[in-house]
Amino acid sequence: MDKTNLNNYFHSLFPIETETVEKITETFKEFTLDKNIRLLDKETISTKTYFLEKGYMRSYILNEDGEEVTTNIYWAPCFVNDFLSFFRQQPTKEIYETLTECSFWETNLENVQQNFHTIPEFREFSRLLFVINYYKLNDRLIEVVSQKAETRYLHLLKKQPHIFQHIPLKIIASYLGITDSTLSRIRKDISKM
Amino acid sequence: MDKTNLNNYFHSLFPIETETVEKITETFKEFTLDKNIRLLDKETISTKTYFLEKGYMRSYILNEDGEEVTTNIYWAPCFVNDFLSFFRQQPTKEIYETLTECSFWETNLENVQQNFHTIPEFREFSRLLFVINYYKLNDRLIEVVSQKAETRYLHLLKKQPHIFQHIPLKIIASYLGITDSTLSRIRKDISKM
DNA sequence: GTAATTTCTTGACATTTATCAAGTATGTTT
DNA sequence: AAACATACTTGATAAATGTCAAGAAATTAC
Repeated sequence: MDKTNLNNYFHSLFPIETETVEKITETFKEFTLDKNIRLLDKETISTKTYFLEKGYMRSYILNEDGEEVTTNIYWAPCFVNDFLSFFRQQPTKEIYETLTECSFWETNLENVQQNFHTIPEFREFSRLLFVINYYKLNDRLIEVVSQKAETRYLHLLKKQPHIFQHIPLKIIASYLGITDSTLSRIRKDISKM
Repeated sequence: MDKTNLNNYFHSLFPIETETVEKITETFKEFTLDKNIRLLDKETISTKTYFLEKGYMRSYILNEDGEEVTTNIYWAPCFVNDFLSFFRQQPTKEIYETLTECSFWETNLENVQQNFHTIPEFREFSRLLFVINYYKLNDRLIEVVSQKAETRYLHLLKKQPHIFQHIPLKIIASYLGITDSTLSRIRKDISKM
């Protein structure tokens, strides 16, 4: 029950008292999942919020042809949430699955609400998480509509090289919005230069 | 100084007392902008949050070639915010510009913070706005990486036909992540069927 | 109302990316 | 170690989308 990593995540984002963090994380419980296990299935309602302490995971949808399209990749340390499902109690569209062995801390909506309305620092933290996640998405969208696949690949390789050590290329390809064949060719072309 | 539309927007999103809404919107001031006027320039820090009461606007970036890439389209009634700039006081990457004559209500960060920490319903509202905006972005990203341009065009035409009456096709094309030539051909192909 | 500007369309052609199928490499299970 | 499954690469070809340039249509400015 060592909450060091969980608590440090709060400290890393903005200035906050140790006692306040400990109060926020009081109700969090730890658990682990093996590789390729679903944290959250589609068409279900998310009842928990998750802090990913260790490992890699992704969210994905199944398109009309039944193919998996990776919508997001998560690596520790970070919070993993289906915001719409958790906060609005609506069914998820996406599937959340581990890509490696993962360890998590979780708490439920009731505790989040309690903290949100009683701990001003937690409100600020919550809003900060939203802002950060919103802008990650925004930046990805801008890249997808304005840059070609090779540029997007090179940018991801430069910014997050570690994911190439832990995640199959076909999943990274789908995250980049291209097929695995195309990614393979891009990598070949680049290696020639 | 008729705040009916502004106040009604709160009521439309979730159950909330009239007095609470009036307290929230107490500090909002009205203003209008002509067509093609910047609400927020790039590389500036947003000091206000805006409610768009009437009209259409967009945000866009300039890519490496100096071409405008429309990142978002807004239509009344809605809140328009550069979240990162407003809440984190960072320079904007995007330009926010009216596409038609627009009327707005604005208030500053100090008032938002005051409301956020003293009015529980406003906190809930703020989080709801984030969730809604996050999922609009998420859905767009999924469309862009998993559907071809024609499908995306048809979907937009079906869901938001009104924007085609108010916004030039070249801007809609850029919002869809394609060139205006391609959009023109897509429209021709569809009209043949 | 005419000129000027902007938007939209279209043709010819180039580039990017996808599809399908086969083969190779790698990893996992027993 | 063999058998199996999964991941990755590659070739041939097709489909989607972009580029550039020109002209038509619509809108705005004077």
